[in-house]
Amino acid sequence: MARAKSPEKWHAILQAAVHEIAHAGLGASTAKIAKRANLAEGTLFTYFATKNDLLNELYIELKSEVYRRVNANFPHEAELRQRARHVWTETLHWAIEKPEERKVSLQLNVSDVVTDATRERIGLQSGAVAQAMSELATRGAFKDLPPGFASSAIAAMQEAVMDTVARKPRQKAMLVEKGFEAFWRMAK
Amino acid sequence: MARAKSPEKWHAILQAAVHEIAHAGLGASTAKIAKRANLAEGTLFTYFATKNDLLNELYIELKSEVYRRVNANFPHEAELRQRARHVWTETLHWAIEKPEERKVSLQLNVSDVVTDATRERIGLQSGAVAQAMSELATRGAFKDLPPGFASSAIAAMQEAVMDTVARKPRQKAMLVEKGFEAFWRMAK
Amino acid sequence: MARAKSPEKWHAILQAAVHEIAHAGLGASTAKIAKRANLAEGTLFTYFATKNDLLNELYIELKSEVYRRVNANFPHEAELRQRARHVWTETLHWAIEKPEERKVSLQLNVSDVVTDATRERIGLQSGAVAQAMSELATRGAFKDLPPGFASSAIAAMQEAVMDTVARKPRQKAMLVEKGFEAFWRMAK
Amino acid sequence: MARAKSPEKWHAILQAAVHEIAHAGLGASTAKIAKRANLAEGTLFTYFATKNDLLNELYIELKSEVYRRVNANFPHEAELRQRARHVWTETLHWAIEKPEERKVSLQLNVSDVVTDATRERIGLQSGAVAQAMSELATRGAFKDLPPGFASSAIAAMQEAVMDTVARKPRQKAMLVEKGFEAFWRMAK
DNA sequence: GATGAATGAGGTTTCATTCAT
DNA sequence: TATGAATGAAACCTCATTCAT
Repeated sequence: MARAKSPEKWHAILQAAVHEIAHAGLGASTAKIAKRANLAEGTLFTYFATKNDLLNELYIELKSEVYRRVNANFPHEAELRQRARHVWTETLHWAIEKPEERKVSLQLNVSDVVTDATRERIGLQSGAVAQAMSELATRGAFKDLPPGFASSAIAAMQEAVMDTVARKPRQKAMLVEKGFEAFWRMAK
Repeated sequence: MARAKSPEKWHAILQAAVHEIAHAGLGASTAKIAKRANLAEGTLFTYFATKNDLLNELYIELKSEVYRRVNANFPHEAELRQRARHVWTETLHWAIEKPEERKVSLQLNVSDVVTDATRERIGLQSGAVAQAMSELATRGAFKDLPPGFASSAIAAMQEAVMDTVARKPRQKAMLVEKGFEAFWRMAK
Repeated sequence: MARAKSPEKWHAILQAAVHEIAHAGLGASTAKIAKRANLAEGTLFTYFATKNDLLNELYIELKSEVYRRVNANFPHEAELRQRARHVWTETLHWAIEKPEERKVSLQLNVSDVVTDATRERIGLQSGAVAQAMSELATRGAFKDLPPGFASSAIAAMQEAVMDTVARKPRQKAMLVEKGFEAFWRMAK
Repeated sequence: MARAKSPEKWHAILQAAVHEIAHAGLGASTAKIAKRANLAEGTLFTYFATKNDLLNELYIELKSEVYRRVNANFPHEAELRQRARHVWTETLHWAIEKPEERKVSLQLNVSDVVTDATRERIGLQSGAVAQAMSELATRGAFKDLPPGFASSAIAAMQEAVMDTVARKPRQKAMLVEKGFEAFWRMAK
């Protein structure tokens, strides 16, 4: 089975899943997902053996999307501040432009459906981001904390920005900007 | 009166709900919750009219628990840094000591089951915390950002600490301590 | 138990049952009936051992109400046409004035909850009506048909009138009048 | 297509519903209906989205059955008496041959589950019957009464006959015959 | 490969009735 | 006697998954 014939249908299912889950939670039914993807109920299962598989692949896809975006135009040669800024900006723009995707990503993240294997597969894609994060981890306040904390911290502060953007969408650009300045104080 | 609606059972249901939801997600069945609370399936509904009501009351209860803890021994007269530190420490200790509660609180927060009315009721309990947060909002990096951002930021940074504690439970005390130092750089 | 202390409560229950059943069908819950009667759920069962008992007693009560009304001012000495007319008019007025009662009476009648014992007890109250009906049975078109048919026929024709009154409430008086004329053609 | 939704199963469900409702009232459970139709509980809902839908379609089906029977061999060219007699006889034979169907039809009729939309759909099928009824409405005792009364009256008198047939099944043929004679006195 | 009917376990909620208070 | 919390069976309906077509 695995990845059957049509990649369009495969994507259509994931896209439909995003929409349904954003509106109905992880309990969204495979039937509705299939219907929104213009497929028959059963067809979904020729692309994903179980709902859990679908959910895991969806999580990977969402994370990959972000990594693809961050990795494109990544300023590999720039100094750390600029690289961190790039990660910050691209990730936030993705989240702001695709609120459903972000919401689903969050729900999957706190749920137990995402397996360790899935998390590992995602880790592999981190590429240049991981490199920047590990440099960050040696600086400023982060050097007193375990490796990994810097990475959690940047994600966390992005959450704070997104929460605020949700309440003040007009100030989006400023929030992304000043948010980074706040974050950078920890790394300086 | 026939038999007073027992507060113990009310608590037993919420406690059972925490356990079940922590392990099975928000889809945890009312039947299992009731059973774990040593009650008949139907009895649950004499305490909470619907599952949604139960979930909302649970969210309020979890948040109240944190606020109660923070408000106890709150150093009202101390300077801001110390008050922020109190909020930080007490909240984190709660989350670390009660990982199931924390997990459920997160899941409820991301889901759509929590109504605006519920969020309002919770807001009312913020008390001295809200005061400290609004002072924070005028300082350091936060003064360039909208009110509310400081509050989101402290919560977000706590998340980062909790994530790290989950991976390195032994270093708990240090992580709470150094984590605050990192956070405080933004407010200084 | 049978007829416990307060006759007012006994009546309140039946009245409440009429209202609830008229709106929700025979599936109306004993809890709602009790509440509408301003009683606790359990109290209902000190007046009626089971829901079925309540329903049967209700049916008897509704039928008795009609008989009481018909028997009051019954023109015992008048000739048959006038006595039949009395039955016709009084029954119809009851049904028109108390549409909920009528509706419930109908529902109980087609359902299986009314026992034979109940139907017998009702038969005993027919009094002067039964006498008139059996006289009717020997006349006109009815004399070629079994005894009992005249009685069914008058009830049936009343149904026809009520249906029509429901659609043209303004013409109530005329419908009762002309309806009887139509019926009487069969008996003449 | 995967598997066509089988008309046999559709009918089997309605048939099973008739049986269950005749014996247990409108409260008859969908589970028992499905089981009697030799289907899994869930399958019923691929044919009828809700129990209410099932009930409404059942009502339509029962009424259609009668209309189909009446319309077959309808003596369109005959004079009114004969056409009325045809309606009378065919309807009564249906009711006598299918007592369960008749009982269910009655229960549905008195209940509130039948929607206006359903009643409209049924009205469309009345065909030649409606024509005969409206002719009837201009004659004898009926001409003093609103249109619609004649129709209610014939239905009502049929009820009277059915009641009597239920008590004296042996005299069925005679009751149908003489019953019509009684009815016709009103129309003459 | 694609379809959607079929399945039956399981979900939430209702309800008549019991019984401790 | 009156109360209403407690009960658990049963109600309606949903759903992931299978499989005949």
